[in-house]
Amino acid sequence: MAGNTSTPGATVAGRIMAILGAFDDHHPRLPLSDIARRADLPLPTAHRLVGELVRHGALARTDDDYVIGRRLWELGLLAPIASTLRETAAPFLHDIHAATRATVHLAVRDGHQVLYLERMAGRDSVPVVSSVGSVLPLHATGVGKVLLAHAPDDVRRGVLSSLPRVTPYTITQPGRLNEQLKQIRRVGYATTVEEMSLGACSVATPVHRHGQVVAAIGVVVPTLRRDRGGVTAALHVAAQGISRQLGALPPA
Amino acid sequence: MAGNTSTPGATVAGRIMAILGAFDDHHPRLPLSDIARRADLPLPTAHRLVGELVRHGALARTDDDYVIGRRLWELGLLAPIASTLRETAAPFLHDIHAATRATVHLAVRDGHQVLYLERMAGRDSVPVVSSVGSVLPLHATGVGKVLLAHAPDDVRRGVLSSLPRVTPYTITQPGRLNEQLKQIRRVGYATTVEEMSLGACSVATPVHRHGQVVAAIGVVVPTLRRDRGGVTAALHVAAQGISRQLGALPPA
DNA sequence: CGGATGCTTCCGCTCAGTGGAAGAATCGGC
DNA sequence: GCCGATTCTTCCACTGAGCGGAAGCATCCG
Repeated sequence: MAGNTSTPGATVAGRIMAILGAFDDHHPRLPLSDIARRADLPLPTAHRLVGELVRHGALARTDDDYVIGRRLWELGLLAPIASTLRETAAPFLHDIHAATRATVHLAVRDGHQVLYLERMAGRDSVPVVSSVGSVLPLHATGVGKVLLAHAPDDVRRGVLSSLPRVTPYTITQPGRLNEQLKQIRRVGYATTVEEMSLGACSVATPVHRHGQVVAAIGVVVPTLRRDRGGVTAALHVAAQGISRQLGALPPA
Repeated sequence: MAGNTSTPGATVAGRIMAILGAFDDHHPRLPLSDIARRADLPLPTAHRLVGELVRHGALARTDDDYVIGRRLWELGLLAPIASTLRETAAPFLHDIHAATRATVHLAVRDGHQVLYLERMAGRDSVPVVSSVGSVLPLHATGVGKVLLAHAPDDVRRGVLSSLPRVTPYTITQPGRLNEQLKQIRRVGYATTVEEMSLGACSVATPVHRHGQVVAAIGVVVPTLRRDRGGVTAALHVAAQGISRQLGALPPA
């Protein structure tokens, strides 16, 4: 930046990212004044930078508002967090979905939370709260428990020190969850029973790469009382297939 | 930008977008010197801006290279080009894929080309050249023909004035293709027979929103000689479902 | 029509940004 | 291990891109 600023030290890059950061799930479309307010920038500054971002395709103009532009979508597709795992896993996930008609997830651990990389659902699948790019608690989701079971000790300790209740069935006692995590490591899969969302149960298994658990895949079903073995087997087969292909890729 | 520049008039925003533009499908990971070269920036400038982009999560550092960061992936998910159509269509597309096991596409017209918004393939689906975010010729793909059939006259004229051959079966005569487009508008679906890719045929139908064709969905199959009616019916049902839900959304 | 709201433009000022040069770090061949 | 090549990191005098309050314009709505 150059002179006459109200925020000395702020950079253009920082301002640009603040403008882009004004957009989120709840605010996918924004008028200029809202962008300026949410990015904490004076209106003419926001106006100038937004105009430039539009010219570069990073933002787009609609009738009344601004939205994230196609260029960012294209660039985002290149992010390894999205591309490698998702591309490798997608065909397997599609197969699981085709076989079970259930919602299928691919997720990674993001600090103390689950980050969903992919989600596939048909119209008759159980409604779930996850969406691609969203995060949920590790301890209350199937994929989250898998990732927690295989997380470093300090991460596990941090998560176990605070287990917020989501539904009346959410596990909030550290000892009880820790026993489950041991079981998960032993039997190779995790389950939840309405711990994240009423009416939704899940089964999940780990995905390995070069001997490390790098992701988890899971399905959401209305109940675990039927066909649990079939779902679990399908997940294992898919996880093994994904793991095999990931292992064949050069180290990251 | 400020003094001492080798490119007077260049802005920081433009340089940032040039840096991000250094990445593409063929170069998803790049060392600093390659980024600088591809973005046409001096090394120290690139180094400084890349460092800042990494701090903001727009780029990420791997062992040896830089990659697009998670923040851009998250932002890209918010782009309407990706979110509204894809989210509405995804469950229907999953259903088609589950029923047919074929590769399923969602695409829009992008000027004189097809832009693929979504693609679902199982491991036993016919190999296709498309990928999410990629563009292909309108005249040689099923979804492309649908979009071309419903495109404005000037667009159609522009496309028909140059029909590059992709395979020996690609239609390169404007008159012949135009007859097909009329047929497509009449019967409500399009087909291709190895016009884009040998061994791959496709069926596609339009998706409407508020009376306008805004997208196309299609499947890729090894041959049209079997079950063409079943695939076409499934596509129509899905397209109607998607169109109905799109029509229920507020005007964009 | 008039007030409220949202936006667009202006331009003197200035500090964030610049990049050649130098130095450091890493790599690979011998 | 040495040395040359390659890649990267740092420095800082210089300067022009960026700034934003104020003014003006556009639109909306009662």
